[in-house]
Amino acid sequence: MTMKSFDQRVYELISRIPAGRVSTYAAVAAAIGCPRGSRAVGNALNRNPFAPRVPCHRIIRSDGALGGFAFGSAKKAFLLSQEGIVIAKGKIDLNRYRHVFKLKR
DNA sequence: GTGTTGACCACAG
DNA sequence: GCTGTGGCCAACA
Repeated sequence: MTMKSFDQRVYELISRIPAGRVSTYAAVAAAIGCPRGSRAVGNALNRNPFAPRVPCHRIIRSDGALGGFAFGSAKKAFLLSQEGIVIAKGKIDLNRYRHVFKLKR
């Protein structure tokens, strides 16, 4: 049986996020089965062994804030703006750019 | 096996 | 509205 590690699922799930769309750490954690593992998700992305193959810059905080980025928060905002996402006061409208996993809106 | 760390989240003041 | 504290989870030393 192939039991993928927690971080492994995070990378796979995030890699499914299309451009111009974002998700939150809590959403990813919940999608993999750990609604309280939002910290573990951020931890997995922090190491980001699959960067830039994984669009980790599309993961933001539940507040809409960018959170952090291994390459620099400024780089994260720059990449997101290239995807067509508008950042207002350093925050993103989750109601507009939130991506739902395994479900089409 | 234990202790520390961390790109978080929610609640209280 | 912002700041501070507690709690949860997984990986690393």
